[in-house]
Amino acid sequence: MGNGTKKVVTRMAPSPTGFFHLGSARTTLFNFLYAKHCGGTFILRVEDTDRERSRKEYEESIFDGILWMGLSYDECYRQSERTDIYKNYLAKLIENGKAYISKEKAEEGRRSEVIRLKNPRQVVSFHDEIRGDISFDTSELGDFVIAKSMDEPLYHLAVVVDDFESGITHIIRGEDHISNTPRQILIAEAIGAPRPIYAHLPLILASDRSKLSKRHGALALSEYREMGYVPEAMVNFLALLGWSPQGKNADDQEIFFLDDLVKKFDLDKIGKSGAVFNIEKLDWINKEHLKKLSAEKLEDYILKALPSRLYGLPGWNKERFLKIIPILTERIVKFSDITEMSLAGELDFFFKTPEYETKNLIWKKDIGGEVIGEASGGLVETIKNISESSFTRENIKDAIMAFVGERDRGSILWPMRYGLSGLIKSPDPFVIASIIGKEETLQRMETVLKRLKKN
RNA sequence: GGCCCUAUCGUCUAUCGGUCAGGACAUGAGCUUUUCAAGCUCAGAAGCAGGGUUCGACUCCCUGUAGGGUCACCA
Repeated sequence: MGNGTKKVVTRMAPSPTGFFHLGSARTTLFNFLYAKHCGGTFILRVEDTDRERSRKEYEESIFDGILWMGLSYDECYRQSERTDIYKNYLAKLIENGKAYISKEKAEEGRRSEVIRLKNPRQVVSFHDEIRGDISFDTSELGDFVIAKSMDEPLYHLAVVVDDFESGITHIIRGEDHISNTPRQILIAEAIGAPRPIYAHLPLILASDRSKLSKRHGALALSEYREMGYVPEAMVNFLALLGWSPQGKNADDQEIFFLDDLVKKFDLDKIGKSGAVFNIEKLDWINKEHLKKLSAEKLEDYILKALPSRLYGLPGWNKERFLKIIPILTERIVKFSDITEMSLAGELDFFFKTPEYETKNLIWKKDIGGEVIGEASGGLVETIKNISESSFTRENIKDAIMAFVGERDRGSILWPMRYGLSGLIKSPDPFVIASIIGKEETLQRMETVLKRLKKN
């Protein structure tokens, strides 16, 4: 497990200065997966040292996001609650000459006094589990500022102190932190902290291959939730962005649940290059997870996605709702699709008599409507002969197909389907009939008969 | 611009010197068929360029090119 006998401790350290986005979600996931894979500990640390920019609602979005994904942390704390700790380290640093209080030129918005680290100005080399050896010449950094005052530590100092205090063994974070690493190593050495293992993740990219950002329409994790993606899919998708379970004995598995991931996840299978966020793949993964959802969950999701307007329609009832679930599930990729279908009026016919144009009732190959004209009476009779109790999709289909016999199927089935749904595109007539029930099917078919006669 | 990182189908990726370069998404075609959806089958699609090293490079090294990241008294 990479670290000998030492228990693995990872952490996710988001700052509540913006919504919890995909990149943060994935970093959280990876830290969680690695810790759990190794039987270790995962810590959540809220980096809110910038008091002006930190906001409660952003912090909420972090907690919500983690919870939604089904992840959990073993410990959690805020940097804003730990000012004394940083202060102690600062004092020690100054005391032994590793840092000093620096007088600054008075400029607008700047302190006249800050605390700087005394930079030994050497080349710092470190090993990255994903990228190999990396080295930086830190002399360019100069004596950088580590705190605005004794009570106002800056990012790098707080990070290093907390990682040390929490006994973090593995720092797994985005590639955009590579250039922060030498600075943090310098501070770690100054406070006498051991060097953790670093693993810098490839970035999640927008379609133009630049870092995914708000500018590129990057969304908060919560927005995917609102669109009706299920957390299982999101976790699955995010895991596959930069990580691959495949190896020498690849088995081509693409669909994973969290516990599979915990089992299979490891740092050595993380890629180096940035991964473009591809929503089509997310859609597919979501669809796959939809199929694996329990009946209760599915019911709950779909009920929430249906506009309440539908509840008021004459045919609305729980039984009928349960019956349309499989049909809906088959036709959507995410739950907001249901809302859209409903808005487009594609769902109403399940709960009320449809309106439609008589001229569409006749199948294109049934010239003059001769076939359906001849058969319509028998069709209705056939439906009547199916007993109420056996009014299932299969039975209806068998009966009607038997009736159709040598006749042209389309000429019979199209009018039936169109008459039942009022839509050019819809599920097949047998399911519709089974859902709306015998009585209503008959009613709608009578209407079809009438209209055909008039025609 | 300095520093750092990266480079296999359109996208996510497998390959840890010898493969017909594999899989998935997407795409196209076909099957099924009463429409749609779903499903099934098949197809097209890749090693950035140039040098090395080697019997042999996608794989190792160098250079170039391209892309990205980062350069705060933000995190």
